[in-house]
Amino acid sequence: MERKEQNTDNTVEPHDHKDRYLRVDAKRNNCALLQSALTVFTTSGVDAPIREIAKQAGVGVGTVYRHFPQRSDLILAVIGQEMDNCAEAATTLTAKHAPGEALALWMQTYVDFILSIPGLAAALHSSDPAYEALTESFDSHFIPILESLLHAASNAGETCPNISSTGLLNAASSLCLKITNFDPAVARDLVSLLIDGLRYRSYINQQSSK
Amino acid sequence: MERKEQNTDNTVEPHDHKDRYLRVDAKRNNCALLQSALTVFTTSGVDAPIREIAKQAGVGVGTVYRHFPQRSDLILAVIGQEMDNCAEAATTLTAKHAPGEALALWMQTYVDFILSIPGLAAALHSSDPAYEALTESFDSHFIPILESLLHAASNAGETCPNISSTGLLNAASSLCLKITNFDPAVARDLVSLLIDGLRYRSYINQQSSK
Amino acid sequence: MERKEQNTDNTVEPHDHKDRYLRVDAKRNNCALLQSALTVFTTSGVDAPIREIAKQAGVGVGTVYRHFPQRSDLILAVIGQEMDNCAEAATTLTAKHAPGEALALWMQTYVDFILSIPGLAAALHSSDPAYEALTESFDSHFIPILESLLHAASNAGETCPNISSTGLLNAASSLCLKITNFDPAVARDLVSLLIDGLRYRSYINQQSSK
Amino acid sequence: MERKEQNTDNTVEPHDHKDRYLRVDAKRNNCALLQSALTVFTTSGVDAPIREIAKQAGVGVGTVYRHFPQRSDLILAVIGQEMDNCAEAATTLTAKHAPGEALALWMQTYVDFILSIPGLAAALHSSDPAYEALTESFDSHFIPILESLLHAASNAGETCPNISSTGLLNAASSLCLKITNFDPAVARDLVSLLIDGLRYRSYINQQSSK
DNA sequence: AATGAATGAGCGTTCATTCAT
DNA sequence: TATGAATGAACGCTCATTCAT
Repeated sequence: MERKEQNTDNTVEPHDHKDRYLRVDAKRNNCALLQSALTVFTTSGVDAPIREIAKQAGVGVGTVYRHFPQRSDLILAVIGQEMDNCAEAATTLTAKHAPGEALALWMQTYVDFILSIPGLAAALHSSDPAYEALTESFDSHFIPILESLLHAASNAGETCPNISSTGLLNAASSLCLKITNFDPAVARDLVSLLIDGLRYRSYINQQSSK
Repeated sequence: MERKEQNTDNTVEPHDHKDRYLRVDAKRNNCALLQSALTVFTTSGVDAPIREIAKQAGVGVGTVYRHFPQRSDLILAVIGQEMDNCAEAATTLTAKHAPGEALALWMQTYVDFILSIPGLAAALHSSDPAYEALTESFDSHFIPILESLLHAASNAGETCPNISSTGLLNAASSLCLKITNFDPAVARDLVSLLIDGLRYRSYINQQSSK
Repeated sequence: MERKEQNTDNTVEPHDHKDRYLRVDAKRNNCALLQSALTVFTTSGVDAPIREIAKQAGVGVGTVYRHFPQRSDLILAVIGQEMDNCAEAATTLTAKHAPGEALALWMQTYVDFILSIPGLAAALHSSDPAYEALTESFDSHFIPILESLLHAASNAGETCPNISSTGLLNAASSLCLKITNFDPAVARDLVSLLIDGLRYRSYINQQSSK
Repeated sequence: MERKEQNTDNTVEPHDHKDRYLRVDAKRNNCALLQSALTVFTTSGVDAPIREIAKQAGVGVGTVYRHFPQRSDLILAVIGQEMDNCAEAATTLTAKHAPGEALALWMQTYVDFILSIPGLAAALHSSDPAYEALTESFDSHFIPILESLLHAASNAGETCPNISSTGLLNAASSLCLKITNFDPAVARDLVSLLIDGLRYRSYINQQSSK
């Protein structure tokens, strides 16, 4: 109603009144939302009420739903870049290391990624349908990658062949679940232990087939 | 509601009867409650509404709360026997098998136990305070046992020594968490893979120390 | 907490403190709920928020849901007696009047019943699934009755035979829908007009078959 | 968004072009809006979310509100032509048929019109203020017409005189309300039954006045 | 003039927990 | 001691409406 001022005096900050609207571009708001979501996920878990995320971001719940109709959408938006980085790491590691080592290192990369987002592991193991898309996205992204790494290591005789890549991927995130006295180092070690198990089985198979 | 007193012993004063009767009633309630809780836990998981358990048992919710103020109390009461069985299995297995094999077999026993109660794995990894006592009870029961099995296997040179028993125990239950396309056989295999990892490390250590 | 008074002075009202609890029997509460529901239905329509009904009754929403899981249940409870009265009227009217007249009079009875509960007509024509049970209950109660009345009148040659009893019943409640400047007398007259239409068709049929 | 100006007449000053262009744009928007609204009304009923209509038309919700501040305005704009057609039908029918028949046929025309727009009948009987203007418009359009038809038929002795034209008009739309197992044919028949009722009353009156 | 992002009140519903009886 | 009625906070979600751009 009262917005005709057309302030020509540029020394006064123009974003004085209703500063929420002066920088209303969705992108900025979107960023704030992602920041807030990360904060809230960290604080209250990925199953935090949408209201809490909205409040933290200083927006209405409708805004959150507008940008991210499903909870999974919000999570995926928060971690999208990290997912890509993690996926690309497989290529790099394969190029630089022996197949078994590449496999082991990528699993550590994956674990570090999961651990870097508090509550992500829990979301991946939730039975809530709201997380279905998240799980599916993870599966479609990472299972082929792990499958490929497993084949390479197996073909090189460094690990045993008969292992479910789906199972192994889920195992890795399972081991990242926060519990009392949770220690990330232990989670990492347990994942490497799984790979060592594959190596052991390969060794045993070779022994017995002699 | 209107239960006839099948009293054949008329010599005892009636007040006593009532007392005894009430005690029997309470006991029966308690038993029915545990039975019902097991049924409901099996059907709907350990996070089923208290009301559902009370209804199944034919008692009021207040009765459930009276006997088991915390959900953990109820769960522990229901699975107490199985916990004991699982704990005792360690002794039996140790007596019958080589230390490494005993360790591996007990881990499978533990996994089977966890898997037999839907939602138990999730409860053990829940951050809900209602499950705190449950987690603590599991830790105090099973960590010493696993510690002992690990030491024995390690001393026998069958597995490597440096492993967190707490971490390994949690790993086992983590791998039992239900996910899409969950397959108990895969869970069991992954747990055995962890033990194989310990064997591999022991083998590697022996090789390098030669 | 503070409830030991055990007032022996009966001149003072004993339901002083926490009077909600002193007469906590479900029946009474149930009555209050039904009263409140009727009031709210009258004020805000049968599609009023459950919260509003609960507030009017001075109870929590959970209490409403406990007694009446579906909105239809609440409505049916409010009008149950009137439904029965209306159904029984058919018998009385049939005994005292000629078939055509009985039909006409019962339709008026039905209309008066619908009109006596503000918003009821709207509920019967809502597409909201919450009202499905209500509609079904009405159909199963009244369609057989109307069918019977129609047959009798038709057999007596007072009305024409080919008419949908379902359609006619719905027509009666449709005509009771509140609109601007709604006049109950007009609603009643229109329903009687429908019956007169049946009479006209019967007359025409008789003429043409001569 | 970036539309090329197909300007072949370069003699006219460009500013004018822009003006004209904008007007054309606005007009097209308006037309698209009405088309889309009709589509959405037909698909989802006249109570469809404004957003759905805007989306279908490819415009923002603000544009819809600008052109049609009230939902009634939009509905009336969409069905304006049909309303006129329906009104004009009265003239045609009156010219071609006997008064009673013209009345009956126009009622059928009116019913067909109402039935052609899903949800229209419900809107006409809604207590939502958003539909108030719609109801008023219907009343001011059609009541005089029906009044006239009724008078003519009544004067010709084909129907009885004492009937509320407002009531009868509302009755017709009431009978078009969708219900479970709704059958348009039944709705039409019931409306014709009302007219037959008027005929019956006229006949009875004539008999008794002899 | 057109846009559509933002708002936030409001709804139905669940369920852990309390406490008068 | 047992009961279960009552509570009410909390959640996911929708959508009419506003208004800065």
